[in-house]
Amino acid sequence: MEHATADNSKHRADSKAKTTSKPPRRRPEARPDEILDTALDLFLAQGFHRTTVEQIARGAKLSKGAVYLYFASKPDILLALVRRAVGAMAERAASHLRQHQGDPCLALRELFHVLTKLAQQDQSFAKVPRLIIHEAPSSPEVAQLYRDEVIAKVLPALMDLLERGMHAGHIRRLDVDMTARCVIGPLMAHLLLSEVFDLRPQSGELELQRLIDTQLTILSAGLAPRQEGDHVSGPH
Amino acid sequence: MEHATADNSKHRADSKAKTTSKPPRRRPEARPDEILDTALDLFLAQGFHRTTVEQIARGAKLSKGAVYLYFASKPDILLALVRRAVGAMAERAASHLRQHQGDPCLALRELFHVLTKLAQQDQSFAKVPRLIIHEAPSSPEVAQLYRDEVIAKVLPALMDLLERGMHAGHIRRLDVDMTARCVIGPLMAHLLLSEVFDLRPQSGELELQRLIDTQLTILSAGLAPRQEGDHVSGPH
Amino acid sequence: MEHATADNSKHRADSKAKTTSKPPRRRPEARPDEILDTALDLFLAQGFHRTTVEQIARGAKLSKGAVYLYFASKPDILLALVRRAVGAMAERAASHLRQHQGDPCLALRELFHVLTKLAQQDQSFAKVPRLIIHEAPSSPEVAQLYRDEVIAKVLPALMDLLERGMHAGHIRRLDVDMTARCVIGPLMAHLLLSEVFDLRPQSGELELQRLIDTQLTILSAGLAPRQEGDHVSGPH
Amino acid sequence: MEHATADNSKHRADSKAKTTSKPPRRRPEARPDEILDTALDLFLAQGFHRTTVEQIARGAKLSKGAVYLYFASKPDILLALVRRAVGAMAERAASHLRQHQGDPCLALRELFHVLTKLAQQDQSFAKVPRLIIHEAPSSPEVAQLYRDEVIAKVLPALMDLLERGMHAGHIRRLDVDMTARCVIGPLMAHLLLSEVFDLRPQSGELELQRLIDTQLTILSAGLAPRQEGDHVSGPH
DNA sequence: AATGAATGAGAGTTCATTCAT
DNA sequence: AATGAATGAACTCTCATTCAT
Repeated sequence: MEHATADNSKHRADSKAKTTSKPPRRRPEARPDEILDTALDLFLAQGFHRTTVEQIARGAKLSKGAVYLYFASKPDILLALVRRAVGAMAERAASHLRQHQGDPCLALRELFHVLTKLAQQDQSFAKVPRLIIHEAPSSPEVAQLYRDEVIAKVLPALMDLLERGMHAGHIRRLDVDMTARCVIGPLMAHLLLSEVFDLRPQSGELELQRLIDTQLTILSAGLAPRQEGDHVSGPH
Repeated sequence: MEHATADNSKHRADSKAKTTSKPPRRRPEARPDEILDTALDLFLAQGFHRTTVEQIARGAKLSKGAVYLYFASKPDILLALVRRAVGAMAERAASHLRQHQGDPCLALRELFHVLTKLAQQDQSFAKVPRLIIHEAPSSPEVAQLYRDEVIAKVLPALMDLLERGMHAGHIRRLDVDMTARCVIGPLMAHLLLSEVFDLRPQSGELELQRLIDTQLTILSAGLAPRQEGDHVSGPH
Repeated sequence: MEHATADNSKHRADSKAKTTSKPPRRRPEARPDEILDTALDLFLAQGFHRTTVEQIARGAKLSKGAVYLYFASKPDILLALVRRAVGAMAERAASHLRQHQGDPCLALRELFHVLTKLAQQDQSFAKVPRLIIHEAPSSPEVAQLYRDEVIAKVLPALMDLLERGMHAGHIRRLDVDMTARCVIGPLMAHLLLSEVFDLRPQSGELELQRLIDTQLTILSAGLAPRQEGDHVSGPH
Repeated sequence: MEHATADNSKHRADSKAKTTSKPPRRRPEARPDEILDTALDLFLAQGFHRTTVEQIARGAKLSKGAVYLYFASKPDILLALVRRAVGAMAERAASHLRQHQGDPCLALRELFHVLTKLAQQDQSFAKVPRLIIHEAPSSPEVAQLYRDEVIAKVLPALMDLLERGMHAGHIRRLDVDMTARCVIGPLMAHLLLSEVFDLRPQSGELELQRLIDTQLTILSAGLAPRQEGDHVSGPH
């Protein structure tokens, strides 16, 4: 069955000009990325365990064995995937947060804006975190990698931003750690849940923007320094 | 039941199709619950795919074959598990939200309080949602079930609460849908992420309480009706 | 081997009466031995590495998966094979040597006689040692097993016999350890080499007898206490 | 293209058949020997099947593909190895035996002495036979080669030596064939078994010498012409 | 002469599921 | 109601071999 298909694929040079006998030899340097791209899509669509190396190979137009020329094992592909997607992005977000001066809410607004843009440009931007949360429970290495590359970089940067904001009086003094989680929590939840549970597909791309706007509105008021009119109780 | 059958009949073969045509095999008695208890523990500890039917049978002190007397397939066990764990809880939360009169923030405070209590009593309370989020991508049935049993019940109730709060002037008027997500987002994110990524284990049980307190504080101010001093821009 | 043959002679369905709908359900207790018998033949014919589990399963009239109900891995089959064949035999040989009184050459004659008889009765008697020597170099566990079960039992018993013979003046005093090896060396070499290298197949069964006779003749004189006429030099 | 396909369909049985019909590929020069040296080391250390062509190529500082410029297949390498190692040695031993005049025991002493020297000089001297005995069962070609190159040369020479010794009255008349095996059996057994089963590693290099001395002592007396005092029975 | 990317045919092993008892 | 022997279809991974360059 398979090699019958393979046989047919021999003739796929038909539309190609016969001037050169070369079948379209793709550059081998591109191979790892092609494998990773395919794997990402498959992992997201079916989950890591349900995806076979054979499928990945087919998607990357390679033989099963060839995949193992580039990655030592199937888990290794997952790891490489996370590593590729996560590092630069976390670095960028963290440095953005660190460099900001002034009201943290403005920094957050800008950050969310940038992230939205990136998400529209690069499909995998939104995919990889979802993959991570799905697979991390059964793959300690993925969890560790994400911990080291993202959480350890972004969370402290965000907490530092908030701390500076509190110190300068831009926002009210609260538990910094927990505040950080309240700030990004809705976005994380949206990222992780919206597609899996198919939450309100009708609004499409706009949805993320609306969520960000609402969250920023709440935060602006919610984090603003107490005013004399406030009579809302804190934790009792 | 009917739509469950419809769902299952999709699943990869017809493992479920028989269930209805099966002779009355004493489905739901003491034995099934023992199987589900064992399965829950194993799924949580190792994930669905890494858990074998053999292990479940051993844990329930049954033979492998006997498990198939009570459940048509392995995915079916997962489904029953989710169904059992999720329904009552969602129902309770939704009715709590619906019955509340007055400031929604107080309702949320009470709801969060109740949930925290439950989480302390029942370990699996916090774990089942994580199991769901982990398995949903590879199991449309689980996603559907969660959608039907939880999201379809709790989210509208929460939105209704907020809508009533806005109408009564307790909270400011915002996009109701997105506000609901901002309200529960941090809790969802915490639930899903904290254990997997081992976020700050040092603070232990208190952590959840601190998160809730911080979130409520932010929401109280963030959702409060605009006062004359406010000059923070909404979405531009 | 023998009872395997008996099993195989079971007319699978052909001559069986159709009176019972039961296919001939073989007793599962016999399964491990059937697998081992088949594996022994295959390992000897093709070597351990060239033999597939599939082949073993086919030979034992089982599915590939069923083999793993009885043995944890392919190497485990090899090990069980050696274990099954080797223990009792070594015990018997050793106790025979230990119980003997008087001239060691007579004990050897009897031992060789018994071994020859056994070899004629049980085909696998001669096969297993060959399997061991073939596979031990790539399987430390097999080597270890053989060391523990055979060498550690038989060699000391043989050395003890010789030592007693020297002490009583039946045989001349020589390096006991090396003498033991000279005594059994030709037999070992024959066992290991004759079939592989197809040495003189024409003489068949008689060959082993002739070798034993010649070796005993040489040993009788070679080990006899020095006589006055001897002028042969020892090691210089 | 066509004949490649044809080749593959056969494989496993005719890898050798091609070797002779191949275009003159510059078989035996410097490179082949480097490959064989590396292969020998690896085969001895890991066995034939556990050694990959990749490893051989790396060891010979060549690409995997280049190995196939010099050898038609992996089994072909083993064959060439045996051929190279075995021929000259057997020739030397045989001619030594043939040229000897007088008491065969003296010839054997000298032969054993020479072999011991060689074994000390060249580590692989003792190892190649072990490789052969290990691989011969799964490789008829290796067995055949060893039969042709060693057994067919050395055994007749040894038998001839013994025959001449019997004729001249130096040793007693016995079954020549079996006597030859009794003479070299202990040495063969030692060669094949001692390292695999790790027999008495404490005595180290001396061990071989002690075995030879003991064996020669036994043979000198055991093969000596009958004296009047002898009353030991031959085969009954 | 030499490379190394690529192949493809299995290998051992696992496991959900079935079925005679 | 319950068993457990048996199956068979996958799965991951390996490696001898080929071929365009």
